[in-house]
Amino acid sequence: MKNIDVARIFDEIADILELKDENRFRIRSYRRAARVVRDMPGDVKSLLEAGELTSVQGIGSSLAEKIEEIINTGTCRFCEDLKEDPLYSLTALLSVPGVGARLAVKLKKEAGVASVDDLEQAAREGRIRSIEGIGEKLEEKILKGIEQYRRNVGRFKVSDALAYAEAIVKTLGAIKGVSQIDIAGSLRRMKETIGDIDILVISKSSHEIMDAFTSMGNVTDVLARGETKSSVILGSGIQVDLRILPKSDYGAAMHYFTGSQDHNVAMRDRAKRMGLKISEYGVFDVKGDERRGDEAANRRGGEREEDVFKLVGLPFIPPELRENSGEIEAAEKGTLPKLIEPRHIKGDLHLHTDASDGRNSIAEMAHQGWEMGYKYIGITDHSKSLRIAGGLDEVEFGEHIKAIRAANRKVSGIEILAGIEVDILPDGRLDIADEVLAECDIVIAAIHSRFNMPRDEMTGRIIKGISNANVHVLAHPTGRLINERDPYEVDLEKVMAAAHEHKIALELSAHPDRLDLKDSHCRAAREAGVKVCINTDSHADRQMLNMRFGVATARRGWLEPGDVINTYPLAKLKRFLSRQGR
DNA sequence: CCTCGCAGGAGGGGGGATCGTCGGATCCC
Repeated sequence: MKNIDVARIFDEIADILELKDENRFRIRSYRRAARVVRDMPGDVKSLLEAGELTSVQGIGSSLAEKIEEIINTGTCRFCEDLKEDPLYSLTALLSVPGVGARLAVKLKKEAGVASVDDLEQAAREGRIRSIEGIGEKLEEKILKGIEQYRRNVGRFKVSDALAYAEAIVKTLGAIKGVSQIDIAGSLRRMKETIGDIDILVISKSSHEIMDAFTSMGNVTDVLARGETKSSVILGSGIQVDLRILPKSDYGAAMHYFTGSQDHNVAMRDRAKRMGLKISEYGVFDVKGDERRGDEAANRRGGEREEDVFKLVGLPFIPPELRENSGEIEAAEKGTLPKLIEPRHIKGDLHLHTDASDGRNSIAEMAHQGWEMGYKYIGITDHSKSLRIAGGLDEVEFGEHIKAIRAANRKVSGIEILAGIEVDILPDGRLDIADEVLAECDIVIAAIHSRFNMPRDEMTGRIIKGISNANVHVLAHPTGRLINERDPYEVDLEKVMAAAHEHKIALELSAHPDRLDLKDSHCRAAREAGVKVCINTDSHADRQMLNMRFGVATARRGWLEPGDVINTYPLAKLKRFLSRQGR
């Protein structure tokens, strides 16, 4: 039982309780616990074994007991009992946008609906329209909601969401009367997956903007169109919310709509203790017992986002840190990290060429690196056991390394390092001979086979692989593909300890399908004193632009430039890579 | 259900925007 399983059970409990119209705070407790467990960096199991569950915010004795039961038995009595309730079948309906608990219960009572399929059929046959309180429009909305539900399970990758959002910002930003337009929400925080896109605008010409927004070419549905808020669905299935705000409230709104929810709650808490109230409209004085905090006379600020922080005595907290995972405490103590930025990156050390499965030549990759302002790049093609990717053997690598050296002599302004992405075989050996590896400037070790090994074996395999004195970096350390493939089973803590011992850097693959290490792992690496190397693993020159997603993930993991080896100047990088330096 | 702060019990984040229908449900960070 893993964190995600515990979280799913808690969410399920919350759904059923909601259908039963239970106490809303009880429901919120389960939802909150689900989120906390889902997002926690370590294993909930080890927290349980350490007896520290109840020290987690939002987990008390009752939830801790249930977690223990779930870890030990795979389920919990309370949840199983709830599933006996006739309302249980309705939980699926809650995932249909526009259908909440009230409506779901009504649909069951009045039309015998017990599943999404039932609902669709009943709606098509016009049977729900006759129910009191439901009309033609709601019927249509429900059918649309079902369509959306079917099309769009799971979330969007940050790279996809960002592409849509930036196009919209460009389109709407060009309209006269738009004086400010920004991306907010989880996309601004650069989470690895995005539920929907939030965009905020300052403007006085509401109609024109809403017209432009709702009539964009890729809009397939307009869910809402108001004076200050509109929502649309794009052809890809992603929802975009647009809000128009007065200049005076913009900063407070940016803070509010950037989230995260947990961060906002903690900020409000803090404000409250200081006799203030933070809302999406600004920061207000709360005087005595009167709870009329919104009056203009009580307003303390909110035009700029910085105001919100300043008024509660804090420095600006970068959006990527706003997860209520210690950033407010760090801000208070003045110990916020000085986060890495794209401009700090001096090179990309994991690149493929047409020698194996890449599309471009060595020179073309170098040119792209030069265009991005890099001082160096590393060419690291696949090794022979990855046949499908045209992996090279020892002889071929001998030639390839010569070709890289030759290319390096021809370019100026950028150093091309010769390297290999070498496979770690199932038994932990590397599939290229040590003599060849020793000729390289950089060796990246990677797992590309036998993903289903038991945890202990996989951990041992990786540790043996990176114990080879020729290895500098461990590629995509958990092997996951976002929304596609779970990470393989591995004890990252042990891997980090080994990486620390052998002075190996762990890769943060910036490829938006991977983002591996992920944010919380980066933070753990930093705390373990393990260096990170942010690479794009590009198979074509343009993919090197994915570096931004790696940097964003590193920022979410609290990394500073000094934690990341490819921020080093070339000489320092070479010292890190040289065996003497290690 | 949890947390706080008191030792049993109170209070909990919360209000606005929108839609569709006629007082209310859903959604949002």
